[in-house]
Amino acid sequence: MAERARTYHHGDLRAALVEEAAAMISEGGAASVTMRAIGGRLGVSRAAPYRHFPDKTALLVAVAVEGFRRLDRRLGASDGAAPRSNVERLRRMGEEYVRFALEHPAQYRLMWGKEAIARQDEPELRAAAGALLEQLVRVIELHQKAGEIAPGDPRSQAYVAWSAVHGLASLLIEGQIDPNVDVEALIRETTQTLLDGMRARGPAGQ
Amino acid sequence: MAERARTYHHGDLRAALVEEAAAMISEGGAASVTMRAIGGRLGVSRAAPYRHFPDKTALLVAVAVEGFRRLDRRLGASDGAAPRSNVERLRRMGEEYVRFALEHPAQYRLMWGKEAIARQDEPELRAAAGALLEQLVRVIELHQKAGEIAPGDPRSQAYVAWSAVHGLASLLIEGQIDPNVDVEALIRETTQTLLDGMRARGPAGQ
DNA sequence: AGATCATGTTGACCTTGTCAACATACACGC
DNA sequence: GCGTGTATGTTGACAAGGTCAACATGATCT
Repeated sequence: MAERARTYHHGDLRAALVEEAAAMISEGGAASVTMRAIGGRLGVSRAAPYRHFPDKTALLVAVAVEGFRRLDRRLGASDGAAPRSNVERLRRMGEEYVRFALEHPAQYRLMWGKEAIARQDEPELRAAAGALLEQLVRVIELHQKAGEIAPGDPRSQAYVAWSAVHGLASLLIEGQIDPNVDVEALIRETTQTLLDGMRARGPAGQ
Repeated sequence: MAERARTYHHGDLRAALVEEAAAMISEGGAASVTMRAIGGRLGVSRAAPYRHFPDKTALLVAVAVEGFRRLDRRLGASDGAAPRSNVERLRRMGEEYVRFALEHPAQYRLMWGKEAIARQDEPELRAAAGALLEQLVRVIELHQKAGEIAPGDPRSQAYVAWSAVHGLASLLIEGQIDPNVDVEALIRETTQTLLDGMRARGPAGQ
């Protein structure tokens, strides 16, 4: 009440829109975000958002970008919290990644769905995802130096690792996994298998 | 011309709808499928599909189910074509899985997107995906018996494997991977890492 | 104070999913 | 062969939603 509606021009509608859209996505999925509904919740008209975003897609992209940034920060924090020079950094990152997706399923889905976001290439979105990848590459390089995973192009290894965790997150979010399965155990098994595989040096072993 | 529009009642609109919807999805994504457009392409009215599907979502679900079945058959075929009792069955399945996704990106996306399909649980969809999982479980059991991968619950191992290939397919389809990367090499690296990891027995190695 | 720009609002239009009322062809018993 | 019912299609209408144009208003700067 102190924050918003102070100035008649709402102060910072753009930020409020992104925040509110994210909340609505969490509550009712991306489909529940309509210009009229979000306007109503923020006390503005249906067309007001068009002063800040060229169209609805752009607003959703902004939410997705925000999601990537949050995830990026979270992984960075989890890495910082890890015991120094611990071999477990990659494992922690992977586990945190999946947990983030489970905690924010609708937003995570939005971050990926070309369906909801369509359109060519949103450069901002690409960049936000790229930052995530860079962080992963850096951690992999650290592990390589420590001899904990096999040498090789860290970027393609990063893609492999990303595939594993994104795939698991996706399966979980989309309800493709038997509800009786112990999710935490599955997360651990996945990261463990991944790390074992990355440690190995081809079919002959290290 | 001989097939359709023979009987005035179109003969088999339902099948034609699924087929045409799949084609439209391939061409322009799921968003390009509108009742009016698909009706137009099939020479029927916009409301005709409602005699065969309760709503648009149901039609899309049918397309997704068809996609799962095609993928299922394809993996089965690739497995049958593999040299008997070859250790490479799982690898082949994984590679074929990703290739399928790359060949039919829009349909593969539809098979997963809760976004486009929303709704609770489409049992048919669940079943089709379940069949895929079963096939994977069976192959994993074979490998276990051959001692090529570590013992353990084959189902959770199947989830791990599925995560890896689905994740890679997803990254590729959504354009998240640098276009300069050699895709085939990345596919091989992913399956290789996965197999190495599944062969290993925990951090201590086999 | 007055001009100007940014930000909102309202009215209107178009697309799209969907339903209800109506139409028609095919099947089946006589 | 011929009515009758059911399955299948068609048309008209409506509501929801994205978006634009015209208009309104508050902020900003001189």
